[in-house]
Amino acid sequence: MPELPEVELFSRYFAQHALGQRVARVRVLDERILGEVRKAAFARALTGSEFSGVRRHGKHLFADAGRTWLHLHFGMTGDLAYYADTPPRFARVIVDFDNGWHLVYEDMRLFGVVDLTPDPQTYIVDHHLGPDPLELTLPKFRQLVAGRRGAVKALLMSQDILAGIGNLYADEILYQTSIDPRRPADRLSEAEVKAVFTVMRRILNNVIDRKSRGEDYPARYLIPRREEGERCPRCGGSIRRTVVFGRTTYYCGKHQG
DNA sequence: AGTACCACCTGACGGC
DNA sequence: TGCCGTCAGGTGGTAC
Repeated sequence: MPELPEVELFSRYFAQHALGQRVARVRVLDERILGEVRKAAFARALTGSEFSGVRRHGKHLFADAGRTWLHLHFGMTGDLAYYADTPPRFARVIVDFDNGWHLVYEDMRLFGVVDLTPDPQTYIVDHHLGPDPLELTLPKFRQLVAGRRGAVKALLMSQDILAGIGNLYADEILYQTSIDPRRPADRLSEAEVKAVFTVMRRILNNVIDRKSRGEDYPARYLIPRREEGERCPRCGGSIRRTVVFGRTTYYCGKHQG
């Protein structure tokens, strides 16, 4: 489930392996992964170009290819791999570089998107993406929350309000701030809004740091305990399961009341 | 404004 | 053994 932290790692991975290399050839193995662009136009636009920079906004990754930008979204099972010999099982698009190596976009469930866009800002505006949580200030976050009568979990997950948080991290943020996911956003106290802002950014940065070092989630996180009846590592309560905003939601029945 | 529900897709898993 | 239903999750569209 690639959310903001995972896409940030993809972005670093892309930069590490692809920047400065010339694209010799592009192979689209499954056209269903393409967005607006057609196969031939996609290959034509990238062949011969060189990726000069990478940008991430929320769960979206953009790579500067000169005349156009490559746009990647990872859906639920999307991934990148840089390899020399054997492509992964669910390879959908393969970029062959001059040096003989390959960068592959793989996606078992095909919920992701590979596309071209004039530039990141155009895409962000056209698709009504909200601000990235890591480029946000507390006053701006307060403005986003003000007047929102829906569930706080729905707000965190709505990409047009805030871009980058998905189901898992929304639950994690509310778990760590002891807030019931069904609470209306505009009924949170000022202190709670501040806590959500602070904890949200701490979790995202912490997970990016840990995963970039190959470490797991901390033992006190909810994420490794997404199962009904699990013990809450914070208070010993029982982990419950429900549906909020159409998504399976886990929370501690004791300290998130 | 906010939410419910479906579709997209495929592998894992439990039940029989 | 193997079939079937269900679930997982991001997004986008439609209906209310």
